[in-house]
Amino acid sequence: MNIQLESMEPIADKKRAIFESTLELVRENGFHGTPMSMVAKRAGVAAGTIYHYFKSKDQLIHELFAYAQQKPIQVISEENCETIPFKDCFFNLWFGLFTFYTRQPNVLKFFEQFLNSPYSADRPSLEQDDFFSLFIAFFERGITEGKLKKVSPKILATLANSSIITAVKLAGSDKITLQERELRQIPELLWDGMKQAA
Amino acid sequence: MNIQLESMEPIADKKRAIFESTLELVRENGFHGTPMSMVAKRAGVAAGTIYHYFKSKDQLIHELFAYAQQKPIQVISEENCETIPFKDCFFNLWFGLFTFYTRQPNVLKFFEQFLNSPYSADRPSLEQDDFFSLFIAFFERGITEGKLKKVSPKILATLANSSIITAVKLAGSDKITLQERELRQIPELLWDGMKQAA
DNA sequence: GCTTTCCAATTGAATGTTCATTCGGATTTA
DNA sequence: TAAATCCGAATGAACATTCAATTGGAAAGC
Repeated sequence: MNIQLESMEPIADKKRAIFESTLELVRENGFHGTPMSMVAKRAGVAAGTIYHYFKSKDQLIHELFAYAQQKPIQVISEENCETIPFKDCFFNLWFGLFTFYTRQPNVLKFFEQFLNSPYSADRPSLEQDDFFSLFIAFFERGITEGKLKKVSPKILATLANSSIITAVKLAGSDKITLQERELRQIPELLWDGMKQAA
Repeated sequence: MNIQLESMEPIADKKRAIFESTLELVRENGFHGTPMSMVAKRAGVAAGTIYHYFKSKDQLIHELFAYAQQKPIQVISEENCETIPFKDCFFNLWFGLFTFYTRQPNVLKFFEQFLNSPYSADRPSLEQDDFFSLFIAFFERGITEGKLKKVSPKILATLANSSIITAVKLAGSDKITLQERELRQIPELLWDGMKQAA
């Protein structure tokens, strides 16, 4: 319900180019290390043009966060879960997000940088975050169905999320190799911890 | 064994002041947002003095990371575990680190920023990291004793670590309140997932 | 259909600021 | 007094942001 207007009407080409370039550059060089002039060049746009779309670099970063967040929200929304058993749905969701972040390392890296920077100081609480409220609702279903322990769904959601991020980072690190079998153990371990004992 | 020389001989007062000031300022303002001039002022030192101890800002940040990492290493090392049951030791370790990071939010925030920035690009692999190798050794013990599932200890260590970080962030957020009871559920959930089924 | 008007979109050079780093000299230490 | 520390003003580069000028294309007038 709370979708941005922009996701209704297509984002101007230039604006999208600026978003995507910033995403790439922030991964490569961090927030510092990505001057506006570089964003402009990568986006194939003049420096001044950026300021036509965004009041400041600060605002660009904030809007970029909202823009990027639509992507994983999309992933969760597409896992139409109501019809299949909760446990299967859990694994689908876990691997769905795992695959998404693995394929979109820009997005993950940007999130991580953003969320650990002072930029994110004025963000809404978990419950008001579009992404997390979907996630939380999912775990509420598991509890209601008696499949999960009676643990606050915000805790379950946060743990699940961090296990996904952790797994992506592990698998993506060139310092480490993670076997297919090992990868699967991660959500299984989490499931064993969260499931309602029989 | 691989302790830095500096932890043997006391760090010069000024140097420690610079480290601690940077830690504080990076939490407050991020890497950007903490100019050397500000570090100098907070440390009660002239700008030039910093350059007596560190070749550059870059090097300051890198050395600060090594300096800060000694703190949690200390925490792990002090949990003398060999004598008590593995399960108890697991919870001690979990809460030990939880408490440490909760009391030292500067350190946690700095780690998070550092590890997600390009600074950390040239870091050693998990196995070579002093902190993680202690952690990994701990979980190896649990596997050897048959208390834990036969899952790669580096996975167990990484998951445990991220659950701690996640919990600290959750508990520390002023957007959210986490009851004592809820907090305890987190390591319990993790334990249930990791333990060898009876 | 063909001008004319108008405004959003775009440009990139210019501006002013912020900041890391330097360095010549002062001060402390041994 | 020599060496190690320390100082902080000065330097110069990097950067976010501005703005006067240009373009393109859509509506309005003829």
